[in-house]
Amino acid sequence: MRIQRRITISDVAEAAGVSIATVSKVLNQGYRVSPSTSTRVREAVEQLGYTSSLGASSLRSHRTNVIAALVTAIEPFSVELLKGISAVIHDTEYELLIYVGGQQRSEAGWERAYVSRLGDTLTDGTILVTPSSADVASSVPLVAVDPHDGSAANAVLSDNLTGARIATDHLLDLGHRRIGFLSGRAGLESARAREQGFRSAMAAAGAAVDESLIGVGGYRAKSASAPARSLLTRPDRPTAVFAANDLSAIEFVSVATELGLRIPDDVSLVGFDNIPESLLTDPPLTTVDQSIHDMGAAAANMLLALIKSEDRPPAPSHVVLPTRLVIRRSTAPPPGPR
Amino acid sequence: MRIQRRITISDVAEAAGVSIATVSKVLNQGYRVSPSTSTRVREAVEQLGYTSSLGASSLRSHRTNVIAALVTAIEPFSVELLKGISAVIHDTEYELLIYVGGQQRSEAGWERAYVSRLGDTLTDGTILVTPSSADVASSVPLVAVDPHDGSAANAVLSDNLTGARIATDHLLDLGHRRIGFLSGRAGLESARAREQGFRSAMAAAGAAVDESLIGVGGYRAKSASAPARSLLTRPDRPTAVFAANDLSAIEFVSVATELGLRIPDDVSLVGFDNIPESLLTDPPLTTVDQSIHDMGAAAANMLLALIKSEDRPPAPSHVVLPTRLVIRRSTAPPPGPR
DNA sequence: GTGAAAGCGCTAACAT
DNA sequence: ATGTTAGCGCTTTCAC
Repeated sequence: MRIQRRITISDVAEAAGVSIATVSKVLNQGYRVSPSTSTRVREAVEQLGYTSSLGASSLRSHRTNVIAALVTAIEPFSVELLKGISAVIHDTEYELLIYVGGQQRSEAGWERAYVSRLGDTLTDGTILVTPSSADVASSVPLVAVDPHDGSAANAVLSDNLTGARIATDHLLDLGHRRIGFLSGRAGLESARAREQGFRSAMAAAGAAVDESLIGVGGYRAKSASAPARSLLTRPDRPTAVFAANDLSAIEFVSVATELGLRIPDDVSLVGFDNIPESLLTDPPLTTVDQSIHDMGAAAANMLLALIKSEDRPPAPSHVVLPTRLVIRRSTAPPPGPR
Repeated sequence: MRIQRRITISDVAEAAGVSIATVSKVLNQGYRVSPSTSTRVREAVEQLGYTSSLGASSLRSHRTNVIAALVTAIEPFSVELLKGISAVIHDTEYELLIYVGGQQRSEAGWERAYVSRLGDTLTDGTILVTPSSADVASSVPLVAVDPHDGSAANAVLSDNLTGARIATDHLLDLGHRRIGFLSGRAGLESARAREQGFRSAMAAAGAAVDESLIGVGGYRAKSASAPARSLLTRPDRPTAVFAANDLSAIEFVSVATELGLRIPDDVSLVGFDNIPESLLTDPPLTTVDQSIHDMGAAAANMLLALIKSEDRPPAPSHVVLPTRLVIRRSTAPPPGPR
């Protein structure tokens, strides 16, 4: 590494014996420049190792060929999503910039600040990953993935409703009727949809929902622990439980094991998300897969389309991706009468 | 999402009834501004939701509080590294920008272009992840992680040589003598070191290396597939294989499974890297941990130190992180005579 | 304490 | 076909 002054367009211009405007023309459009000049400029560029500054050029041109993804952290969900995004971006003229927002970043609304900081002058469009709100003003197109509320104009979601329904149906098909539910985090759109899916599947099957069998799992291991325990220790415990996400399902497994209960012999369990860890429990979890990779790809495609049609903003659109049941070994028919 | 004109410093100035210079002062240093003006400006900022444009401000100030990480792709190694980097960055005043270089990007030298594109005007320093060459001119400090050649002035490496040696020793200790090797990508420093470690451990144990048992795995699943198959289908297949990274080891597992071969009963396997996925194979992989997370943290700390001491550039430094063997279930003594 | 003005590196009219 | 000029949004002297 050598620290040195930045090579600017002026250096190139001087080396090639032309004006900076000519250099810019050669680099950007290329036309209206004589072949010989063009060659001379390109040689100078090559020799000096010049690349235009993204900050400076975008400031002026309002076109960057860069799209940004805003994430709060590098964790399994965002990583999988980024893979999907980058797979799409890779086949285009665009490049991907990932901005990792410091965790708490003035709590909610962090996305607004970052969109503003990067938008317009550095990127042509932005993908917000699980924003607390997608209701953000921006001078560039925005797409939200799995926003916490329903506010997003352009968003990619997964079909939580149907996913929850097929998970519940699976339990129902196995013969379960007394089914418990570990709900998600209150206030989140996905939590609402998953609970609704559970209830509607139960209703369609004519199975009554025992409200005392509904616990608030909160999507996290810690918050799911107590409700899991109370579900498992009651004398008339459910024969099956549907957990609103894998993290709480995994906690449910721990609690059951600790209590000496076997899954699925004593109680069946279905999770949601199909995170890699769901394979590692004993037994591996039956769960609902939401194809995070595809969500990323869909978001990238949507954003690209938005950018392309900049002038006439197309109608706000929601893409809802399908979910599917992954049957592993945590579900079985209900135990016979004890 | 609402598309709207960008809120600029002028909008704030107008709303607060001051000049843009005053707004800038309030936002940047704060001193030499009357409290009442300051309050008025802050209110306007708040109300309009203004955040300065990174592109514009850095162009002028040459200070951004942003550090960049340049990666070629979102894959397990870079993800783990990014986690380590972001853990360090998170506790500082800096923010993390990740630039994902389109794969082939004019092959080698992609890092030069990106450093130039972002450096100076957008970031205060850059971390290059597995660059093909770290011999890049830059106007900002640079740190390379696992550079492909030995060129880097400031670099973080892991002790590939020792790691490969202990992996091979483990196989040797179990009683294996006929050991195959799936090498890394030709030309990379790490690949060379790992192969050398393998060979030197074999030599030290007086075990002959059968050159026909050496395949080029290339560090990727796709490229490792054919050599893995040819190793496994030969009549005198090795009793153990050392794969130069986990990605190729995982592919080796797939191929073995497909061929109806059991690991470690039919053939033992050691990987390298200890990526999270190495836990998910059946059986979980014995592998060499190079603490990728720590490498990221070390790189971030090194870069921060470089930035701090900008004026008197400190001596180039190499940090070499230790490796250690993680024994899981893919290795066992060789099968008895068939 | 505040504003006017210069200029960071670059692109896009507009001249020539 | 090439150069001159204005200005993107911002920070930073430098006057007042």
